[in-house]
Amino acid sequence: MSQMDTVNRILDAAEALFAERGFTETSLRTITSTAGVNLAAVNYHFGSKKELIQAVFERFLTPFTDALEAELDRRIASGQPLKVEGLLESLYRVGLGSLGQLGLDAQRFMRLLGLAYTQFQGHLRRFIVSRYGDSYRRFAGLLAEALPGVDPVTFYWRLYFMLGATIFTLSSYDAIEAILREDFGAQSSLPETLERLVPAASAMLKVESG
Amino acid sequence: MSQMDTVNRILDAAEALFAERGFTETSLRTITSTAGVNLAAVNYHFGSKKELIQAVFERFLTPFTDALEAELDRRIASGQPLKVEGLLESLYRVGLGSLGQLGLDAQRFMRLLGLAYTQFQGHLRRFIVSRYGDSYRRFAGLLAEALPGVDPVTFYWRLYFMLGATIFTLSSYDAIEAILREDFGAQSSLPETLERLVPAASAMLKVESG
DNA sequence: TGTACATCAGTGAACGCGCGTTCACTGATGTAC
DNA sequence: TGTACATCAGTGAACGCGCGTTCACTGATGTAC
Repeated sequence: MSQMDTVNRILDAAEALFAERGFTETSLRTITSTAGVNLAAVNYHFGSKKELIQAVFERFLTPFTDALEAELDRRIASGQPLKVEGLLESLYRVGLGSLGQLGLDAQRFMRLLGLAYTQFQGHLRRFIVSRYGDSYRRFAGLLAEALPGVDPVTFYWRLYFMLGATIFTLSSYDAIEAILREDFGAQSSLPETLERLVPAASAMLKVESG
Repeated sequence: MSQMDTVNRILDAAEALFAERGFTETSLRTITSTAGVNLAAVNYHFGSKKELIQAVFERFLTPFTDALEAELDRRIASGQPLKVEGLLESLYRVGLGSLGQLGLDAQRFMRLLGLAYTQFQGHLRRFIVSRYGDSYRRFAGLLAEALPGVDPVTFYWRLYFMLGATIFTLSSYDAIEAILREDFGAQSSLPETLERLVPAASAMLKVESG
């Protein structure tokens, strides 16, 4: 087993287990035994559990933000004015695309993203903001430009409403989908849910207040 | 110190600490030393840490759902047709009202509600669903009736979008409000934010799809 | 009114357990001369 | 080509620590007769 094998096996196991149970609730012993590697290997390769958590996010967020930046460059270069629906579609499509290319599970990642916000890992929030804050602000800026009628403070709150709707729904996707299937016999998929989110979130961002 | 004193001191300390750090990250030693009671008192009065967590939610959710049911009864008795905005306003107003009457912190409670969804406390989710599921379904049913043009599956997804926007925003309220104050010099309050949520969430629920 | 007993809130100390981390060590591979 | 040394991925066992829970006990209050 090469070094990359061990490192990736640890990352794969950690990603799945963190998404399933949370950070504090997942022990290094569970991760290493799931990955089939020695307990000490996490501290050897990553230094600490905190740094392992950050590495799990880095493995996805770096290709994702790179792809998002490239997509935004492409859209701006096309010269056409950016619309709210188009920007949200880009965001979701690039997210699904990056994950697909990496062979990662989209919904699992949304769970992790939700956890990053709601669990109490100050180091993780700091890590994400310092590493990916610029891309986030760029996207938010373009979205604001596409909503000239909405004053900045209102826009800011609605941006969080939208983030909340997205992260919360997608991180509970499995549970929601299961109830829906039981109650309505209706099946759905993650891309389909994102297609529902685009018009709903757009309407929320655009509505005249009052 | 009477028995009720001890029980309430434990609940107060647990509520504040859970909201601040999460359930797993808060030890019984921290709770009992904050409350100024003996370590063994939690197990004596509540049985276990799990039951303490449930008791924290029960203390708020029971008066809240009672008040919500009464408010819905009142609205129905008035004979006027229920509108989306009115229902959301009722929900938020009753929430703030119940908390105020109990002398509890609204935003702290939203954080706890967010945690109940995103942390991995299966027992807590089961407890909440079995105790308060009926009220939730009644409210959702009335909201669906106020949206005759929206098909059931679409409604169901949008209900979660709305829940996500509400819980996510309010549980991060402090952080969002701080950034807003820094960037725009704008102050805001929890009732004000809920007033922003009503039209935004209503627009999301009502929009024509496609 | 007095005595014996029961109840119950609260306590102090200890229990075993699982945790993240450390450390001395192994063995394979690469490098210098 | 051969030898000595360095590097580095990986390992097995142990470390100390904080955790939730338990248990024997105390002391105040209530109840029965």
